[in-house]
Amino acid sequence: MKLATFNVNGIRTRLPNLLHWLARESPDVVCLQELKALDGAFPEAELRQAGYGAIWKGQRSWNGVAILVKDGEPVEIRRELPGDPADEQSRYLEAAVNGVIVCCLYLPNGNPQPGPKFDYKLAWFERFTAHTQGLYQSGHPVVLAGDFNVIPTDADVYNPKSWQKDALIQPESRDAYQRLLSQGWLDCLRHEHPHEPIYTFWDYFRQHWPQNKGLRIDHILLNAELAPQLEAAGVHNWVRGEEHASDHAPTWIELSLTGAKRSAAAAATRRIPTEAPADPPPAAAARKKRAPAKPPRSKS
DNA sequence: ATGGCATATCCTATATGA
Repeated sequence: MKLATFNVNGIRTRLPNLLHWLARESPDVVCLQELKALDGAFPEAELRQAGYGAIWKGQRSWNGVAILVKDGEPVEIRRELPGDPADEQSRYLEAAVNGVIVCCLYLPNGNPQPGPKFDYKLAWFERFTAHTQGLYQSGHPVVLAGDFNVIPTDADVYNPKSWQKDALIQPESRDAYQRLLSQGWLDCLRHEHPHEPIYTFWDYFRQHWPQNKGLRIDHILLNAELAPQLEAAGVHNWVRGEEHASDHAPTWIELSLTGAKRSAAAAATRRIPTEAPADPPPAAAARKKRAPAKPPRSKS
């Protein structure tokens, strides 16, 4: 099962890019952020035509999140992050997909800092971490995927000095991310690529994309139920190079969640949460060798 | 401190993003 997260920066203007990516990479589950559209403007018919069922939570002008499932329908669990009934920003969706709990998030940017927007970012992050504690321990396979608006370490930015005053790199933001990870979550991209620079965002200014001056701010995290199933992770950089591209590229993982594994995952939900899964199916090792996680080369 | 670019809407101007 291939799962991806993609900040589209406006789903209406980006629809051709989104459809092209879906057709070429065929992800099974997709978390989208920054729809920048009201619910009624969500391109439900076009996505269905492309083979994807969807749930979405829009908002005028800003924010907005969605979860897509290829040849299926996400089963909605919640449409808002708990903890603040006064928060009306569309930044969170949670759904069950093939026995996996998929959490799609668009964490606040927080600029300028210091200020009320940065306070909102940190408060949102705290609410999120309070919620994920329960998710982590639920015994269900859980994935957190989205635009976290945090540069976790200096290895995740082309030049830390250029972003020194930015909300994405502040110690408070990084501490919040580390506190989240300390619940046990696996940062898939960094785990699969421990040393090399990986970026998921390149701003529109100063030729940053052609120079590969980017940030790693879109993240996919797994709990202990799902981490053993991680087979590969990466970024579809080619999407950033297309005409009329978003400033983010799709970030993806591949999970060994076949029919047999799905049953194993379902069984895992009935175990005591603190226990490790009994015996990992031997198919995992064999499958790892078989296929490099490259898409079919239909075009260049 | 600002800008560079791109998105949105209350669109010849402004708010937001990262």
